[in-house]
Amino acid sequence: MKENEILERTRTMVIDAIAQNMNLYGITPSAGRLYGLLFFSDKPLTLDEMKEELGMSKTSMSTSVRSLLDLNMVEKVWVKGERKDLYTIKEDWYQCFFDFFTIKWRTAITMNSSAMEKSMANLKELIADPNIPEDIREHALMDIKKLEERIDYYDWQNRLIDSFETKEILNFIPIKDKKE
Amino acid sequence: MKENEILERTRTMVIDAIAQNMNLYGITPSAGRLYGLLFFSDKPLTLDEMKEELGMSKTSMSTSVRSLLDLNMVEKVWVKGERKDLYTIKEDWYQCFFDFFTIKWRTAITMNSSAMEKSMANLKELIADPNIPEDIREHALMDIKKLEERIDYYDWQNRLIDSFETKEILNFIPIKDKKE
DNA sequence: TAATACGTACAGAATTTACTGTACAAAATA
DNA sequence: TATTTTGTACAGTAAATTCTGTACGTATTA
Repeated sequence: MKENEILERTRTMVIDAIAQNMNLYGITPSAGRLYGLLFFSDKPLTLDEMKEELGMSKTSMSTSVRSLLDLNMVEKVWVKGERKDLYTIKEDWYQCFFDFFTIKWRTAITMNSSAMEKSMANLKELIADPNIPEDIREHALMDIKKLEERIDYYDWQNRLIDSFETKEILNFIPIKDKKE
Repeated sequence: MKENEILERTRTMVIDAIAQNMNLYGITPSAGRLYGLLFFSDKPLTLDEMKEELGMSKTSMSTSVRSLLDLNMVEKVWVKGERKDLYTIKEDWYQCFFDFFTIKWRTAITMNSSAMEKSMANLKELIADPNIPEDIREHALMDIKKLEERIDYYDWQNRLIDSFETKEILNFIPIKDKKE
């Protein structure tokens, strides 16, 4: 049937585009495709349905779904009388975007920051010693300066992510009203 | 010498942390390390110096530098009397962060958006035909709705990135004053 | 103009990442 | 309790990415 063909074709096109996009989020291509599939699905899917639909192994579906769950992009839903696990896409794109930064970026920034704090403590301890060679002191002071700047920058990023987490960013960049 | 050891050790620690962090930007681990190296270097480096410092091939250095250049994280500098190309890190972290979204995210979003616009046009053309089956029409209308929502979301992301590009975001999340 | 130096394209090697199939633990059914 | 079903751990395989060395075009020096 001609019309179904068109529907199918347009979906595939969009799914490809979404999958492409997902690498921004550090997501594997097949998890990206899965996400696209869930985007269009009007009902939650089981691992077996995904496997069927994408022609991949069930194990792959399991790991892909897990990676999407980790990013809060997908959720498990419970349906009465259904024994299998069911998964559906999280419809709130904005929340999803915010969660991404709260989960991935925040973690990375925190780790980075604390490594730098620790290093800075070492350096400060070093220069506390009054009889270290002058060149060493200078070197240490320069590194401390660099680390301080970088830590300030991470602090800024953290404040930005705070505004995502609290959704205060929406006061600054509002979601446009739906035309009813 | 003991003190130099400490300086070196703290640097290595920070470089590792930075390299780790860089995968948020979709950057290869060795390009991440290179970035860390440049972070501490007090002078611009040549490809040969990088190669020396990281113990890698010159070709790798060339491609890593290029990927960092593409993201505006590094710049080529000209030094009088120096025949080789010299590269240095871009010191303005904020600009660098903004550029990342302007370059990578904007591109991805635009591609995604236009794929969706195109698909939507197809679907609208489909439902314009008065004698298509009812189930097909419903299906198409549902897809159109989903695409519209998603396009609105991309519009929001674009406005956010606009505020990065124009730095207006700094009115909302300000950079804290330096303590002098 | 000839000779040397520099950076990168390209192809192949090495490493990493992604995928599959089997096996098994946990849970549901009979 | 025995049987079946479901999801995932794990190990091996396939695929993709990253890295290296050679070769070569371009630019600089002699």
